[in-house]
Amino acid sequence: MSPSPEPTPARLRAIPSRLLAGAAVVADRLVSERLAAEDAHKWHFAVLVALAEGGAASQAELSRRTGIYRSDMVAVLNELADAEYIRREPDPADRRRNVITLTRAGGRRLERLDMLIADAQRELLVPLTPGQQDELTHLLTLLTEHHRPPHPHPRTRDPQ
Amino acid sequence: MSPSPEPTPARLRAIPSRLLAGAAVVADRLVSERLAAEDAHKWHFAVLVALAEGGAASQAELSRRTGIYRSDMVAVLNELADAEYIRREPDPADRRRNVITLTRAGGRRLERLDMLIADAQRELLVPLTPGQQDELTHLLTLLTEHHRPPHPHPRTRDPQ
DNA sequence: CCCAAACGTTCGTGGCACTAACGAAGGTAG
DNA sequence: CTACCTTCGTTAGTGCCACGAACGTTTGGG
Repeated sequence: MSPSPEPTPARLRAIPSRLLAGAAVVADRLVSERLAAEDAHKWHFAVLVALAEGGAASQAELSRRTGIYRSDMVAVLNELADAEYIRREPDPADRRRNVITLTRAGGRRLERLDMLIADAQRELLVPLTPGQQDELTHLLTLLTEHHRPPHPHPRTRDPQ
Repeated sequence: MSPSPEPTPARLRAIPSRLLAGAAVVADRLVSERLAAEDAHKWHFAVLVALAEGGAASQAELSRRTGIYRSDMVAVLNELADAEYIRREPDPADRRRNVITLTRAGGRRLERLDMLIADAQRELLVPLTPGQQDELTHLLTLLTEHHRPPHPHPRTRDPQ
């Protein structure tokens, strides 16, 4: 006999960092599942958006825009280039760099992935009212903006 | 001159799943840093809470309460037992199981870790007003509760 | 008595954030 | 021009973590 299944203690459930971790896992799974169905990964989407939004750029630039490490960026761009969603050409103005350009096919790919992502967000947020959804993104934005920089110290602290 | 540093595109920043992932990383780092200073990990805390809240239990029970896989639970309990924060004894009533009991030292350890965790939550939530903090945990709870089980066979018994 | 399930345990895998190091190229100061 | 420091793309490797496979032991039900 189970005397009482006694699921997760309330005290654990109430901890924000644990809630965030749990929600992040759920969200990531929803997104990844959908993208996997089209043989895509979230990094691909991030790079395509960064290109569409900010225009052609070097790999290091894209790394900064997306938060993807430049070591990992290589593989992502390889895959995107293999599918011809981007072009990767040496920069004539600075031969250390590659210029990454979004192709027309890449633009269409982005549209498609965008729909999948949006769909995943919708399913993720389904238990919330539209107002709550906005509130959540607002609060999360406040959080992440505040705790931004691993290294580049913001001006929040004056040096005595 | 930098033509325009052009940081993360607004379109990426606005995606809830990305916000959640980012916030979760920040939160996890805040917690882990503090616990590492006392040679602890978040799992240790989770197990200690589960014991304090739900009483002595088998390893599988603890696994369910905390969400830690039972394969990983072994190592966690080894460490907790080595430090004598718990006792691990065979269950005379069911010799497949171990009974895990919180020791007095374990209770004190929990108190200590609890303060560290609470401190981390405070720092995490510092950009939010108390009202916003409650709202955030509320919204996150709604989210995780709704998407709760990968599928831990609830008693919605399926036919065949 | 048999069989299926639960338990504790060991080992292994895949994904992901992150670091280290290196050759090539550019910027700059003397 | 030379010397030095930095940036860039790239390869390889590390450490952590969620998760699965398999096994021997034990239990309970038909």
